Amino acid sequence: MREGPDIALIGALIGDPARANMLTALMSGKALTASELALEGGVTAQTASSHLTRLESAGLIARRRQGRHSYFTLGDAEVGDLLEAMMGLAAKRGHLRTRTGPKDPALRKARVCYNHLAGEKGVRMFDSLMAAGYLIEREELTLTRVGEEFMTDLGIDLDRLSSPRRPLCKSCLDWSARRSHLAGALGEALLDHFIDTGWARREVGSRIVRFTRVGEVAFDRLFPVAEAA
Amino acid sequence: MREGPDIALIGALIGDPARANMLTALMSGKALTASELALEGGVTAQTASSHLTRLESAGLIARRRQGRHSYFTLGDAEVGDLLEAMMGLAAKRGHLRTRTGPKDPALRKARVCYNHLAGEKGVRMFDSLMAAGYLIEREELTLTRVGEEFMTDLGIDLDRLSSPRRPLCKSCLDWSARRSHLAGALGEALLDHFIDTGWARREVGSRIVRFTRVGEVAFDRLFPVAEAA
DNA sequence: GGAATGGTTCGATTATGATCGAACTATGAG
DNA sequence: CTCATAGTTCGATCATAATCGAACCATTCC
Repeated sequence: MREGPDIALIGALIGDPARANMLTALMSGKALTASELALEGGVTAQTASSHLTRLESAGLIARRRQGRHSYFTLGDAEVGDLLEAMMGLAAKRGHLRTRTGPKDPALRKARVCYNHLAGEKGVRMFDSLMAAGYLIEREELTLTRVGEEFMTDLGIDLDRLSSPRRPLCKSCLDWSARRSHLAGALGEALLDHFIDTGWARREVGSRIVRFTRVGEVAFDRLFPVAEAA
Repeated sequence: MREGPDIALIGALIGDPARANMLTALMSGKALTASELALEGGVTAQTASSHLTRLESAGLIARRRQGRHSYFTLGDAEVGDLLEAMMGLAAKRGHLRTRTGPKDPALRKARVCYNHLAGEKGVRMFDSLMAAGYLIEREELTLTRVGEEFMTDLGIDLDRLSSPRRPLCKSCLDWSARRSHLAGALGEALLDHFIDTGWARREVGSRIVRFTRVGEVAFDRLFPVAEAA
């Protein structure tokens, strides 16, 4: 093993795509479980476990065991600041887009994040719900009265979703768009809804969500987005 | 090849020991040649060349060809700030490497961070400027009216420093003290001023800034710090 | 008490990329 | 022109560490 300054250790930790995705997911500030992070990182649970152990022992993340779950958060605010700074640099020099495989555009457009919709479509839905006043962000993300009506009209049974353990609404940071999208029981129910109605279907063996022609039109009409005035 | 967010690219670049050593060497602010950097990185010229090309194309360093030499510097001040922040994190969780050589106390006391003053002296100056009301932190760090007077009295030409692209004042996190110090055009000008007036000089081949006896006294008088009441 | 689920450990495989030798280009010196 | 030095390119080698299958622990549910 060669000698290197400490920044190499940190850099190498952040430098692995799986770990970088996990860390990015944690930038939302919410605690995530090991399996959620495995999905975010695009790796299996075993692999994720080893990554998480390494990140923890370097202090980049913190682990809190609760029952049979392990919840992870960023180590402290300074870690978040560092990641933010790196994103800033990366964005500035954004001309190095290599390896844009054919899968990429589809993944960026719509994909599954754990069990809910992520990607451009997910962000669009979130923005639209916020703009319409259906969702508001207080301490937690909550569905307003009119929002409840909207969901019920869609055919979503909110009563069945409510659970003392699992939050109805959660925001989740989108790594490709770096914007929030909707997670939680409602986020899951909505994605299921889109699948059930045939607006979209999941591509087997990948995280891609493919919208049908009519599905996309209906989706975009249902979740309008304010154009520049 | 797997998909990863942009921060993974930057992380991976910094994550290699040879490259990390090169970048650390460049933190002195001096331009170094390819072979000097090869030595700093502990690799042969061929290997260094490939590293340098990659760092350049990511914008982390800049290359200036001159005769048969290639001179390299950090891409810009923001890169220096990022490295500084990573060193801070690394130092905090520094269970692996102390190597507190004889150089360390001097480095901790005063050193160059890209182009401005860091270390205890840098932090002291920053605190003093804040306490005196010369600097205030609003959205951005800004120099107040009285602060402008103070700088002008010191002999610093603020007009010459103002630029639409580069912020006059920026705070930069100090890794040894874990406190902010002053970066930006003004930070650079102040360090230059201390060198010009003979209060301090830079040690060759390192980041250490050494204050002369009289320089230190003058500096401490110019930037008083509130003792505990 | 199972059974199911979330998480971790172990071992073997594999892919990435760091590395250097050797050959090549370009600038400068005598 | 010849030689020396600085830097880069190419190709082959090799080490690191990311990955997953499988087995194993721990907690909760029934």
